[in-house]
This record gives sequence, C-alpha cells and structure tokens, in this order.
Amino acid sequence: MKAIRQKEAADSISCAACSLVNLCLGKGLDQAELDKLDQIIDKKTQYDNEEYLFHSGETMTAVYAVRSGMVKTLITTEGGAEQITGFHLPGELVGLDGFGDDRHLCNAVALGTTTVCELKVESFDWVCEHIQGIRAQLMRMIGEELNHEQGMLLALGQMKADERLATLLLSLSERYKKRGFSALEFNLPMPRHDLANYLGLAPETLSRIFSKMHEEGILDVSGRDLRILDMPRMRKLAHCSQC
Amino acid sequence: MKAIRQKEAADSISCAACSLVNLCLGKGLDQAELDKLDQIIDKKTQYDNEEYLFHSGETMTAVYAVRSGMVKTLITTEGGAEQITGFHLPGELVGLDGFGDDRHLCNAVALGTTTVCELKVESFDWVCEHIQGIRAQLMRMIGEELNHEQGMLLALGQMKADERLATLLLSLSERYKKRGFSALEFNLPMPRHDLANYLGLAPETLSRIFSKMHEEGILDVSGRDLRILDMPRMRKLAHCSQC
DNA sequence: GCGCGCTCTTGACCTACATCAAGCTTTTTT
DNA sequence: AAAAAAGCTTGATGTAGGTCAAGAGCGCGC
Repeated sequence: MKAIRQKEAADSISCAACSLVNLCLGKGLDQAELDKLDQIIDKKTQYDNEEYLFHSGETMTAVYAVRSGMVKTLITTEGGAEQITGFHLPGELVGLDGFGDDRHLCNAVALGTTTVCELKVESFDWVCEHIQGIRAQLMRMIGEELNHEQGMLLALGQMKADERLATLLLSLSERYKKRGFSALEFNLPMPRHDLANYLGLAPETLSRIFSKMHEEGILDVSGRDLRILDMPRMRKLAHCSQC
Repeated sequence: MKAIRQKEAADSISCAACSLVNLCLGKGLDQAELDKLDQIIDKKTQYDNEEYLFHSGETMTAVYAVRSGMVKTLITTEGGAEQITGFHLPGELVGLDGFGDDRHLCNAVALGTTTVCELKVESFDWVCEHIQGIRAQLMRMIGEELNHEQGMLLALGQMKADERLATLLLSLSERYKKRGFSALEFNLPMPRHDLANYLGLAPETLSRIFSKMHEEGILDVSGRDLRILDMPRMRKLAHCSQC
C-alpha cells in the first residue's frame, strides 16, 4: 500500500548529529542522555503532502517532532467548519493535545513532503521520569506552545486582518531564522486557503492584503514565495517590537 | 500593606480532604503520594478582586491551582490592546505559560475574592520526577488546556458572535457541573467587558446577544446571574452536540 | 500542444459587527 | 441618603471584511 511504503523509516540520524537538536527535545542534554533519547525515538517517518499523521478522535500513540517539511494541525466542528490551529516547523512538537484524554482532539496533516520523529507514548513517561533534561525541555516546549496559542488568541480576538498577517509572517520569519534560514525570504508550503483559515479570514481578504503590502513596498509576493522588504513596518503592523 | 495581609495563608486543608482533588493535580494519587503533595503545596493564598497573581514579564515562581473564586489570564500588546485568554475555575491550573522561558507571558488576575494553592517551581521538577501520578495528571491537564485554547481559536476564527457566546456558556456550564454546581444556573463573576473581550466582541454586541437569547427563550439573564432555559438550542448554536 | 482543473487575484456588493451616543441601573463613596 | 461612578442596555450609523462572481496564471495529463 502507498501509505505503508511512505512510512518506511528513512535512514536514521542520531539526535546528537541532528541539526535541530537545540530546538527540539534534545536541547541541553549530555551525551548519555542523548544516547538514551536516540534509543527511544523512531526516526524519520515520511509523509506525503496532505497525508494525515493522526486524525481527531484517534487514540494517541506518540508525540511527533517535525524533522523536515511542515505539519498543520486543525480542528473541526459538526457543522463542517474547520480551524487550522498551528503550522509546525522542524524541531517543533505535534500531538501534545492528545494528553488530555489519550485521544487527539486535532488532526495533523503534512504540508508538502514531511518527515517526523516519533516518541511513543509508552516511552514517554519513562523518559520524563528518568531524563531530567528532556523533562525540562519538554516543559519549555509546552510553555512555548501555550504562549504561541495565546498570541493567536490575541491576533484573532483583537487584530485587524493586516495585523494578523503581519503577526504570522513575523512568527514564521523568526522561526525560519532560528533554523538557519533567511528571516527575510522564504516559501510558504501551504495554499492561501490555509493561511486565510488560520488567520480567521476569507482567502479573498488575505489576497487583498498581500496585494496591499506589495503595493506599499512592505513585502514581495510571488505566489508562495515571499520576501519581507520593510521589516520595521511589518513589525509595526504586528504591534510587536521584539518579534 | 494591604496586599501582604491578603496573602496570609488561610487555614490549610489537605489535598486528600479537598473537594477538588479529582479535578486537580491530586487526581488518581494514592495516600502516600497525596501526603507528599501536601507537604509541597502552599495552600490557599487569598487574593481580592482584580488583584494580580503575577504580571507579564515576571519570573515564574510557581504554578497555581485555583481553590475558590476565579482567575482570568490576559496578554497585552505594546499598542495597549488586551486579550483575555482564559477564565480559570477551581481545580484548574494557572501559570503554565511561564515554562516557556521562566517568565510569564500572560497576566493572571483574580475575579472576585479568590484563593489559590501554589506549587513552587523549585518543587515542581522534583514532583514530576518522583510522583508518577502527578506527572500523569499534569500532562492530562496540560493537554486539556491546549485543547481548550484550540477550541477558542476555532470560536474566534470561525464562529459568529452568538455562537461564540453559546460556546463559552456551555463550557462554563459543563465546568460548573463537574464541580458539583448547577449546569443550568450560575453566576458570572466578571463584567460584560471581560466576557466581550474574551470572545473578541464589543461589549455592546455581547449585550445585544444576551438580549436576543433572552427574547428567544434560550437564556434568562439578570445582570450576572444566568439560567440556561433551552439547552438543546444552546448546544446547536455552539455546534457542539457533546458539550 | 491543448484543454482541464487548481490556485490566486480583483471587482462589486452586502452584512455582521464596531463605533458613537444616550439613557438607565446598580454599586460605591462620602 | 445623596452624589458619583461604574456597568449595562438600546438605538443610530459606519465600515472592515465576507460573499458572490469573473477572470487570470499555472501545473498536469493526454
């Protein structure tokens, strides 16, 4: 089957050798701790574009760390409405929502070809008990996730459409930069539709704002390729001097 | 000083004897574990209405479990905009956002006279390492918090004003019920202004929706006292058959 | 190479909600 | 108890952004 073939483990790279180690669960670990983590992690399962890592309602089996590509998480209502709740970059965790009652509330979907490392729930508690460094880093990552979602609540609750987009672009810019990519020039792996949904806007509105930012010389847009031309103005729009 | 007087510890009740134990960190613990938790928790610090538990930017010193009353958390922008990110009922945790970088991102403010139990950060890691039951319950509570925030993203991103209010009222109803209070009749400890802010609406809009729900026989409203008259319709509004 | 189906953009119009403004009710202060 | 200040509701009006509709660009299979 297609799905099964795709999920064959790719060649393993140890956490110690992984370029993302300082953004991921392995941050701050000594060699012995990293070795233990390596033994427990299932590395680099690959997913195609739009392929699901897990669905809402499924029993949680693992926590996922994005290795390459991107993962979006989304929730739905009975009415068929859908809200994208996050875009997850390499080094970020996906699936923590399942801890609430052992079932995932959200769906996780690959955006473009994506590889992830899995930490099985069976191992999770053992790791938390025995590896202090991972426990600490996990709490840090959970805190960041909570902070990020609160920032989105602020965006959706209080900001205008252009401010919301600026907030998202700055967040992506910053996160790409941390990963060694350009903070000013990057590619969006998701369609406008997804961006608009994430920002609580209609795709048409989002498109108009892209155009407006382009006219005003804040942003170069060519399809999904972006270049931020005027960072100060972008920051001003997002009401965020530090980010 | 006033603030200091208020923060004198009230009479201690053990976690084992606390009526909230099955909603709080102590859920599922055996007697020995509960005893340890008791030794570590600082019990029942009291706050007045509008008094801050902590401010944004302050170093995290503890995680707080609401014991009585209510706590709202909110974040602000440079521009002075403010978004309430949560209303926290007895048994719920406040302050997890501080794990991101040891500083709180949000502010936590008492709504009405409120008492909280504190678990100091210095003790936190020890507890997580040595008391499996607390570690498990903590992860459960974190998962619930993440789920709840994702639900709010859905509300703010996709729902109409009346649907957002219905969602909030059902959430409160359910949570009061879990605490042994009526699911249909309860009192809101916060002003309309706060509710509106939380829902991303103007206070005037919120007021109009309360009036409309009243006219339609869905809700009895008298100031901050509410009674849900037509639960099925309320659920329908919230697009949420289970909640 | 050509047609088909996406994705994205732009325009015209409309509506849900914000804003502004006034009065009313409840609480707090003196 | 009176006065002042909050909090809440209701009405009138304005607007940001949604919806509907029509292309335009672009990749893809045949």
